[in-house]
Amino acid sequence: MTSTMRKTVGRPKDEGLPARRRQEILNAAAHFFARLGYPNSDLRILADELGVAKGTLYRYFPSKKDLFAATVENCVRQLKAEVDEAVTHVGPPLAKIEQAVRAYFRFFDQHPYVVELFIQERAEFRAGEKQAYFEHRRENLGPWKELFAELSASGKIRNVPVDRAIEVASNLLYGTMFTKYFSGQEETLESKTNDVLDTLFNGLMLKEITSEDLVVETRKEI
Amino acid sequence: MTSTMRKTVGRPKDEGLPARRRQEILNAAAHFFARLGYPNSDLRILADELGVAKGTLYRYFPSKKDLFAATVENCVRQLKAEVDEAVTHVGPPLAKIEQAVRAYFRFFDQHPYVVELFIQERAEFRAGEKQAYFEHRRENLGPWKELFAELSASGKIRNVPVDRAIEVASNLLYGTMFTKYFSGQEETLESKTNDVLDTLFNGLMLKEITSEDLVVETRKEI
Amino acid sequence: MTSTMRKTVGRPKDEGLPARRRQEILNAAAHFFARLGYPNSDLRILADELGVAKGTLYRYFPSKKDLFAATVENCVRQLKAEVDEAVTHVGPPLAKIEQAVRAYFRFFDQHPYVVELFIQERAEFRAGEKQAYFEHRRENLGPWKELFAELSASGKIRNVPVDRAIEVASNLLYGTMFTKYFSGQEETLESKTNDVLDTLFNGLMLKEITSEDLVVETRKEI
Amino acid sequence: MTSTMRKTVGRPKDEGLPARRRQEILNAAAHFFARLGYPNSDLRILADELGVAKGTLYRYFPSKKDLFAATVENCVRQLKAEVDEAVTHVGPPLAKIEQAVRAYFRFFDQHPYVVELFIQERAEFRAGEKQAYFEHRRENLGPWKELFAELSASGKIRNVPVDRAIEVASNLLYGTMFTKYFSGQEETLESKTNDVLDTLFNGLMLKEITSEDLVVETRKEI
DNA sequence: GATGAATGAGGATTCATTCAT
DNA sequence: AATGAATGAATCCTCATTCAT
Repeated sequence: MTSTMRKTVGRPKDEGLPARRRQEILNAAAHFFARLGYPNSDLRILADELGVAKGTLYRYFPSKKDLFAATVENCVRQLKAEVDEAVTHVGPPLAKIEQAVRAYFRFFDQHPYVVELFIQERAEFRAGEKQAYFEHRRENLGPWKELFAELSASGKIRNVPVDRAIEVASNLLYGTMFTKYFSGQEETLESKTNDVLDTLFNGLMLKEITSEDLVVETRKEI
Repeated sequence: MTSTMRKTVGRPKDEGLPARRRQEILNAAAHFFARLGYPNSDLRILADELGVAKGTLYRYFPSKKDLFAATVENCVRQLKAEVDEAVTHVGPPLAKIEQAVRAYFRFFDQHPYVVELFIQERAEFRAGEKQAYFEHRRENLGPWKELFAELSASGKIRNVPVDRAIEVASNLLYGTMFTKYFSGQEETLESKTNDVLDTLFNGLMLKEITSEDLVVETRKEI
Repeated sequence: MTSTMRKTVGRPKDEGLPARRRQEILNAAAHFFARLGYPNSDLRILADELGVAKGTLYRYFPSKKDLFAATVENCVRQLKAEVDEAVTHVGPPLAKIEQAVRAYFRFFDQHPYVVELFIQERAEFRAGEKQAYFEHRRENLGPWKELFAELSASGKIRNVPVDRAIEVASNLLYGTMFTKYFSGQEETLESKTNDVLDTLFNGLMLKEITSEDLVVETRKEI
Repeated sequence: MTSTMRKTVGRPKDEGLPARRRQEILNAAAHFFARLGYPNSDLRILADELGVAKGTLYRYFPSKKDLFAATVENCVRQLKAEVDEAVTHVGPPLAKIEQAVRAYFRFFDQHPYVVELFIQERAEFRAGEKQAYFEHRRENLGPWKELFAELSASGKIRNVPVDRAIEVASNLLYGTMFTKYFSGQEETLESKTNDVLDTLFNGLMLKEITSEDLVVETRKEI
């Protein structure tokens, strides 16, 4: 067979085309899935909007589910890229934190549909499968751990376990972001940056609250 | 022998039956929807588990969507009841906050499937429709506003706008709760109560951080 | 739940209906699959012809494949019933064979579509899955073995291994039946009964042919 | 420089190439269709296995159906060639028959996938279209008719109509071959040659069976 | 009131075929 | 001539909802 059949003749392959087309699909899919929700998304509509046929989508992604996963993945990569970029040339640790928070919030202000994708991902694929966002969070923990450890060592922050501090901070960001979209608040996330950082760094209290100030019967657990 | 006279003839109607059956359905539906996710929930299965025919569900709820909405509503009511109960007999404001947080966390530790419902609700009914959880949050704002205003007036907390303080606190709780379920953490929410309250009240910093400590180019926005 | 929900109220079940409906579907499906071939059979069409909705078919059979398997199974059962019936009250062994062959051929004359089903079954489900017809053949071997053994013992047939004799006879019947449908012959199978039996019983030769009459170089193998 | 003059200029066309490639495709297609069944055969896979693009297949055959028909046709031609070859130098009529049967069986032992193709052909193209195998059978009837007539004239075989004798013989061969593949028997077809010939020539009975030996009520039909 | 059989719209996926390069 | 990206018709199956009993 091989002797008579040649591989090099015929229409030459456009090497870049598949990658470009793939990216186009991912971009359109992000808005599309966010707009309709995963289960209500008919790929025929997405194909129409892209000006291609349904079959073409299946050339690039083996199934609706795979397309969705790739779409979320793509967004998470963008988020990471923007936060990394914002932090790269910033030296002081606290400023680094501030810039990261600001970039994080700005990303969701500019790409609000991404929140929708996170919700959809969680809603559809809760069992077993990993959530792209939390995968990302885990993978990017390292540098922040170092940063907080440094702050702790230099006496800048109170003596709280580093992991706990990061976790509380992450949850605050995440909760703020999610809440905004769940509850339909109008103001931008970025505008909340200072309040969030202020609470995070300084707390709500004027003077430190200790167990003494709380009710008695729960004291033992604290 | 008018129709109104018949009321007392024959087997007396069990006035409470419909209400009880309704409640049974809601209880089963909560676990059911949480387990399978809204779009994957086949009402035939739910009916089977209830030992009831599918048609019966439609006697109590006009549609799958309505059943789901009522289910979430029901859970939110339970959450409110438990938090209110936990706070009722507590006097000191800070203790009140602590007890509320603890009850809130305990509720989700005991009824983790409710988180799933919130996610499903948001995922399916994002357009236009109100989210039961955030409806509840809005409706229950009043007493907390008073509490925080009181704390502020009595010089207990820093001079932060009351609404902002409540919002940040709410988001932290909400984000903590959500994150736990999204990321599959093992430890109970209740065990995080102290960390959360500590951060909320005292912040992360030893000494107060001001704008001076942050990077320059973002100052104008603060 | 059980206490308030009763199983005995509501529309009473028509016990016989499901079985009747099932049989109706199987009858229609036999002609349908035979007419169009398994892969070209759209269950929507079958449903239309039956005057029911597609979903109804799926109430009775979990998938197209299952419906098809049940259809073939049903036909094989009918074939067996007719052959058994034809043989029941016949005593003499040779007459028994004759009647069986005749009934077998008559069945396919009257239900020619069944051949089509056998072909379709084999064509679609060749790997692994059992063929209903050959399952049937295996299961019904016993009585025929006894019959042939009896004939052999009473010196009625030449000294040929019983299994082989039955196999050759079966193959002749099967080949005759199949060939008729593959090649589109017009005459009935039943009209071939005597030729088939004559050849089977008496062979084609006037005097017995032995190895001596055949070519030399293949002798060793005989 | 007319177009006709160019014939001798430049690289000479490989006249045989298209024919060879066509044959390569047919060979691969035979195994391919037999392996997957006609409807499950994706031409992309066949093209891949051939190391060729899908479009190329369409240069050689106008449609999937045509490719399949040509594939079967090709196999039938090979069968005929082998049987003819086996018989060519054999003189005695009975030996000729034996050799033909042996070659026929050997062919299917060596090319079992061909049986699959016959089944597929019949399963897919039952309406109207001719079956390649039976076309072949019809076309090759002539010489065998002569052979049987000769045997009959020389008193070698019983006084059975020649056409009938051939038909019964063909059906036995065909049924034996098909049955083997349908029922998954392990032993080779060639090993059955003697049993088949023995039954065909000598029948199963020791002494001739006549209508007298069969049941009464069917006598009139015989 | 309850039942559960019936409905049929809806959507994911496949793959023969076309055609620009 | 060969290629392989693109097409879109075709079809299986699910399940919310209805309604006769």
